[in-house]
Amino acid sequence: MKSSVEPLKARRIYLLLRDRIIAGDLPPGERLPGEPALAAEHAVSRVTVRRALDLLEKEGLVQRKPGSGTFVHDSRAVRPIVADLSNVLSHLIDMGRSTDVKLLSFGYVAPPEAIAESLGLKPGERVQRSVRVRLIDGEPFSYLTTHVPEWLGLTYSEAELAARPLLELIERSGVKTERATQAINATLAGPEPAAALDLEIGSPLLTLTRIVHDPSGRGVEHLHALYRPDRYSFHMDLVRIGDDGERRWSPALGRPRASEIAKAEKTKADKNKAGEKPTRGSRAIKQRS
Amino acid sequence: MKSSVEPLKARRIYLLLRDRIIAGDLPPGERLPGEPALAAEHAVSRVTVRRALDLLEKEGLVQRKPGSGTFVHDSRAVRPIVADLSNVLSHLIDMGRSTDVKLLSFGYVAPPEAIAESLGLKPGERVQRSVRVRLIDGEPFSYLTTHVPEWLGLTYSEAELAARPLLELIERSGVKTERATQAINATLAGPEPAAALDLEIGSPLLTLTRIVHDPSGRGVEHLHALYRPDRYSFHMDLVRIGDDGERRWSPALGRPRASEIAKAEKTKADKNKAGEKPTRGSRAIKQRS
DNA sequence: GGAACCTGTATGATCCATAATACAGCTTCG
DNA sequence: CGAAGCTGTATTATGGATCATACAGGTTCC
Repeated sequence: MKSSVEPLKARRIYLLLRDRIIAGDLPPGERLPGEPALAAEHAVSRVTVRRALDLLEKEGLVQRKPGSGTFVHDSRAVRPIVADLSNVLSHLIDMGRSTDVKLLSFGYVAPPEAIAESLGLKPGERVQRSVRVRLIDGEPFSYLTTHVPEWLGLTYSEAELAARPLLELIERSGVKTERATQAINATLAGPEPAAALDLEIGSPLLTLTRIVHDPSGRGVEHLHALYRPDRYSFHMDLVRIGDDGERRWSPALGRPRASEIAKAEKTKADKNKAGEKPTRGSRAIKQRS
Repeated sequence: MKSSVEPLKARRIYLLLRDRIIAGDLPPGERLPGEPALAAEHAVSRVTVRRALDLLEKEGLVQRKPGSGTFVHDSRAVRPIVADLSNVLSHLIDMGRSTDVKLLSFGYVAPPEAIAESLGLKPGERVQRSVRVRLIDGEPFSYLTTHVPEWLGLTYSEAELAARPLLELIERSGVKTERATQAINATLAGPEPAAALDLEIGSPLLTLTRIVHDPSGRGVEHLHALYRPDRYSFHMDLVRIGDDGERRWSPALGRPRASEIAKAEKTKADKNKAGEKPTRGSRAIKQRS
C-alpha cells in the first residue's frame, strides 16, 4: 500500500523543463544547464535526464549540439493553427496552408446513452458514427468523432463525408442548423487518438464537444473533437462591456484578426539577441522539496 | 534501440477505461468486464488491470464490489464548474457555491521575455508576479499566474490581491481595461501546479492565457490560468449567422443560460433508472461506502 | 446447496527503467 | 595548442513494475 502509479522520472523532468520553456523562463536560444547539472539538480542519473531531453528534442522544443550544449529551439518549426471561437479556420487559407481529411471509420451503431440523450433520440434509434482526422500540410492535428441521427446520416454517402464538411451535408439535406452548444475541455490521449494524431499515449489534448440543433430543438449532430495543443488552439478577442456595476468580458465579433496573430508570432520569433539574461528572476519558487 | 518513454501499462489501461467512461460508452451503473477479461483484452496481467482500476476507484469513477464486479459510479460526486466564454462564474453564486482564493506567491521580478513582449514593456521594466489558487467549496480548481507592470502593481497591496479580483484592483487604479485577447489550450501538469491542484504530475490541464490592454493598447495584465478539467470547463452557445455563401457560427451573446446548464446536468443525472436493463445492475450500486 | 462467476491477496520469476561509472568525440575559449 | 566543458555511447547493477499462478472469500443464479 504505497505509491500508486507515479509517472516515470524522465517524464517528470521532461514536463518540468517543458513548462519552463513554454512559460518563457528559458527563452529561445538559451542554453540549458548541462546534463550533469540537471541530473544533480533533480537527483536523478544522467541517463534519465537524457531521456527527458530526448522527448523535448522530439517535440522540437530543444536542439542539441554535440560538444556544445542543448539549446531552446527558437522560431518554433511548426506554427500552431489558430481558430476563433466558432472554430473557423478561414485565415488558414489566407496563409496558403492546406487542410485535408482522412476518414477512419464509418458506420451505423447504437449510440452510447450520453450521446442519445444529448441528441434527444428515441430509445432504440440508431446513429451514424464517423471518425475522421484532419491534417494541416500533411500533419494530423484533430481527431473528430461525430454522431448523427440515422435518418439524417442516410442522406449522404460515406464518400461524401470524406470529401465535404459534415455541416454542409447536413444543411444540404434541408435541415436547418440554427443553435449549437459547445464545451471546451482537456484530456489525455487514449490509444486510438494517439495513434491517429501521431502522439504518445498520455499526451495532453484539447477537446471540443458540440451539439448542433435544428430550429425545433432536435439534435442533428454530436461532435467530439480532440486537438493537438501544439498544432491548434482557440483564440478570441474580448471587449469589456456593461456599465459600472456589471462590467464583464464579451467576445468581440467580426472577422478574426489574422494580422494581429501573425504579428504576435513574428515578434515572438526574433526578439532574442540583445538580451543578456537579467539575473533570472523567478527562481524563487523552484526550491521547495 | 526502441525506448521512447512509454507510459506504464497500468496507466495506459487506466486512461483507456477512463475515456470510455467519460465518453459515455460505459454508462453509469454498468458493470465493467471482469478483471480476467480486461487482462486478456489488453494482453496484460491481472495485477496490472487491478492497478488501473485502483486509479479509477481513487478518482471516484468506479466502484468495486467484492464478489460481484466493478461498476461505473453514477452521479459524479463533484459536479464540474461551468464557465462561459468570458470566464464569468456568475451562475455559481446562483447555485449557492462558494469560491475562495489562496495566494501562493507574490513579488516583483524581471519578466520572462515572452511576457515582457506581450505586455509591450520597455527593456528592464519589472513586473509584479503572483500565483494564486482558486477553490470551489474548498477544492482547488484553478492555478493562476499573473504578471502586471510594476507601476500598476504598486497601486495595491499583497493583502488586497489575496482578497479581491485582480481586474477590479486594476480598474480601481484608474486604468481602463477595454480590450483583451485570450487563447485556450491544453497541457500537462508540472510539479507546482500539480501540487497546488491536488493532482498527479502529468495530469491534463486546460489552459487560458489572457492579455488585457488599456484603450491606448498598453498591456496591463498577463494571465496564465490552469484549470482542472474535471472541475472546470468552458461552455458557450452558438448561433448560425450570415447569408448563404458565408454561413458560420457566432457566439450567442446575452446572459449565460444557467437554467439550460442546470437542466442538462439534471437530466444527465437521473436518466438511468427507467432504462431498459432491469435485469441487474440498478440495484447493485445502491450502497455507498 | 452448489456451480460459476467475481474481487481480494499472496508468491516467485522476469523485464525494464534507472543508477553509477567510464570513455569517446566534439566545441569553446584562453 | 590544450584544458574544460559539452553531448554521445557503452557497461553493469539494482529496484520496481509486471507476469504467471494459486488460493481465499463473497455474490449470483440455478
